[in-house]
Amino acid sequence: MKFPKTYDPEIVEEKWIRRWEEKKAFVADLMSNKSIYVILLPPPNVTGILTLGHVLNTAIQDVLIRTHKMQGFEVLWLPGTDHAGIATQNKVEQKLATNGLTRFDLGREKFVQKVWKWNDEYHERIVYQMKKLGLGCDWSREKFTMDEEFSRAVREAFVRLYEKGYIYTDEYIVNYCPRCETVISNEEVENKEIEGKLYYIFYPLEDGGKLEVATSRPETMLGDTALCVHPGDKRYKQFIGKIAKLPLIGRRIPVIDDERVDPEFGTGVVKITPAHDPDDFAIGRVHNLKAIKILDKKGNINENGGKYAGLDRYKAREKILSDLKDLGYLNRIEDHPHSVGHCYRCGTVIEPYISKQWFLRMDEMVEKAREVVEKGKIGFYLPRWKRIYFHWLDNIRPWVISRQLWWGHRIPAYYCRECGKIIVAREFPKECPECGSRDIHQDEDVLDTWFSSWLWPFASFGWPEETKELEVFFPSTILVTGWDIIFLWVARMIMSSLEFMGEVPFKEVYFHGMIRDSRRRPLSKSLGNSPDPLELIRIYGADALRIGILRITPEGKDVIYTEESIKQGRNFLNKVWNATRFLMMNSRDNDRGIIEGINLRKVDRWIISRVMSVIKETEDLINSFKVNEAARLLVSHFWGEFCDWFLEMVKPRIYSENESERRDAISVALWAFQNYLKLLHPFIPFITEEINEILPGTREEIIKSNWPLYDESYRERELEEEMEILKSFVSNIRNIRSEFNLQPDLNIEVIIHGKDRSFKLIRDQFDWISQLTGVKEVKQGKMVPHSAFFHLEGTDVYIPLEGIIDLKKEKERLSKETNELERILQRLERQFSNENFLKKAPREVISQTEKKKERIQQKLTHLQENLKRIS
RNA sequence: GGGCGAAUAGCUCAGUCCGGUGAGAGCGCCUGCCUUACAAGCAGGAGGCCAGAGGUUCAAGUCCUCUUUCGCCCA
Repeated sequence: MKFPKTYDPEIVEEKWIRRWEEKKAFVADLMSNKSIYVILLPPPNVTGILTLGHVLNTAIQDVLIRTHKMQGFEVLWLPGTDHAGIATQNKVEQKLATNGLTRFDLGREKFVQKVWKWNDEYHERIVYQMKKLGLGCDWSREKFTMDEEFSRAVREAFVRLYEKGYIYTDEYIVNYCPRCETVISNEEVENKEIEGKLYYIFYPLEDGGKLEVATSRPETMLGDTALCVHPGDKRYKQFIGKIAKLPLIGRRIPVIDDERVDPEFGTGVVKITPAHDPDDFAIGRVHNLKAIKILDKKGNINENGGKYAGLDRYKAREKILSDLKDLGYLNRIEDHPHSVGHCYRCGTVIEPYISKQWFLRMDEMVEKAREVVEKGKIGFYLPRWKRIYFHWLDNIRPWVISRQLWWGHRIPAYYCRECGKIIVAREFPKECPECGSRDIHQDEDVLDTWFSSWLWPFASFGWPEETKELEVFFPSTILVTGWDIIFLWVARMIMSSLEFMGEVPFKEVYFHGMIRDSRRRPLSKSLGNSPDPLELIRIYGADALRIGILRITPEGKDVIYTEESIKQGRNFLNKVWNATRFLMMNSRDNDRGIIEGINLRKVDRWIISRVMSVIKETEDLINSFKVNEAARLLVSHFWGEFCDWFLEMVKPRIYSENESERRDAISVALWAFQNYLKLLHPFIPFITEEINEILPGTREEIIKSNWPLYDESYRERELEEEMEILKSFVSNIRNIRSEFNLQPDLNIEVIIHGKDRSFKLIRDQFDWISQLTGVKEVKQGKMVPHSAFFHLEGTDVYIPLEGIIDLKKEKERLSKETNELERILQRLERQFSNENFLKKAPREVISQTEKKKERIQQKLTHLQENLKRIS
């Protein structure tokens, strides 16, 4: 068999993607009597591409899925994609635009057909990308938010909520994206601080005089229908009730008063544009002001804008300002940084806009959604997300659910052309129930994409049908997602599940952080700082990408990404690969990783005890969602203990002529290694499967095997401590070798003065100690002149180096340590001179501290004696 | 304006929930090694008044208060 020095993931990954699929490794059994563990994949945008954010999100879920599968659960990880109304429609429109076409040139039906085609193509691509990551999804159950059964669920939900009176139409100020040409919900608006200006404009009064108004959006003055001051503002009291003349337009508008005006802002006089500002809208309603719309669908000034009609909103602003200036209305301009809403899909500045839309009132749903989290029926991890969730619920406003798009679930509202009756129904009505007319047409708008995504937890299992899937797999066990969609998606799923299923959608939500670049900017295509995961997979392998990302992911906090992390992941894989090479080169076909019936040596018992400890710790960490720590723990144990120490310790035995010695050593090594493979498998599934197959002894795929069994009886804590001392002994000698530049092949001897026990211990383990230190002999004896020295747990150790050792250097080396020890000792003495410490501290702490003091004192004394010897 | 979070080695972060270990890791840096698993590696080393001030406590990187700086969410 070919065994290259570096691991090459490409062929291996292809092979295992196929194998898992052939073996139906992740197809959930509806009839299973095992405990159920279900995760619903947050469905990515069907025409999107996989981002590093998806890698993080799915890698975490895959760890949970694979771990639980190995631990004996019947797992289901349900994958799917989201039709992403605006984003998808935008893409297809962009494509049309390259041929100079718009969707209106094609018409609704043809356009939607085109989107479906586009959709199929990109669906394949995103699924391919997910498969490349090695995700253990049940692809046989894959769902799409535009599937026919989903569509039925959406209509069902809409009708039920309408009948309950939750859904209604209203004319209201909404957030309008002039580029996407649709309204969007509050949650889809991103507020960004911008360097704006505040323009001070004079509004002349009809009977002489003028008022100065401050505004950040002067173009909206075209739609002004009043000026407004605070009723308590003495400066302006006399103007209330007067009529002002709108500059440029000449419209007569009243000066009114309202408590909502902030007298501190600008001049204390504000202009009221009810059609284009939410606050003005509210004031306008109370004072019966006319709302004059001045923008068209594309964000250009409309016919109400007089000579400015047809201008884009920013051009209009410029023109209006220059006209105001020319006519002497513009007094001054101030810098005015303020926050402005942007469309989360395209980044365009949002226009507050009065229009008639479908809304969903959520007040009643909020109460229940709050309660289940308060009572812990749904756990949030980290818990601090609860407060953010509650805060949103407390300030919730009706949800605008209609969208002026063609791609999406069309609103199941129908209008009778005869009598104007509105019919909300599950299916297209044959005739008007009011007048019997057949001249009926459906509402042109579609529903917000999130109005289908929020049904994901149960619509995916066939709701409103009462399916077996629903019975078995709902509610799911845990939801893993980024905190950016806590309102858009998580909160709404909770509401919908409580509303339609009467139950929570999942028992736990794990919020992970967002990935950012080294300058803390979010990864985005427009910044060009978003690496392509497929490219990273090609260079480093999927396993490297996964563990690289997982290892740097703190729980719930943002992740700083650099390619270095992936490189480190790759390096780790290479380490695993080379450990395999080593074991393969030194094992025979009939060697097995079995430790029963073997004459276990101390180092064997040590690694077995350590592996047990790692099993336990890994389980605990994964169960508490500390997937990142679990990854770090496994890497550091595998590399730092198994490879760096254990394999080095057993090399003398593995190379031994004595067959039983060799076989015992390799058996323990194989046993430990196989356990590490299983523990690592959820993090790096491909390489672990491949190695598992290569190792001697055929066995089933790791994913079908059982999770390592923690056995407390193998834990030997005292022995672990003893081994730490021996490791420290080795390190001390290596340090001296390095400090005095001893040639690697220079054999040395050590003289030990101290407890018999230490001497015996070292003698007993001398085969590997000698191998690791180059010490050829260890003797008991007294102080030796011209030697390097160290002190370890009550034992003096001398390394005679006459003619080699530089005494000055040795003095420095020892002084450095004595200084450090003196510092610690001083601190301890201070502690003991405080009588309250002895009085109040727990006995355990006191005795521990006493022991520590003795230990340090003893070591210091011995070091000082040796310093004297040199001087 | 309301809220959330962060500040520890040159960089990225653990450790803080639940106070008591001689403050850790990776990268970077320095030294020595192509030692027959691995230079994507091995061995050794340097580097930190734990943001500042006050408080609680026998004891504070860890708990409390304030300040400063930075990041984010909501209005």
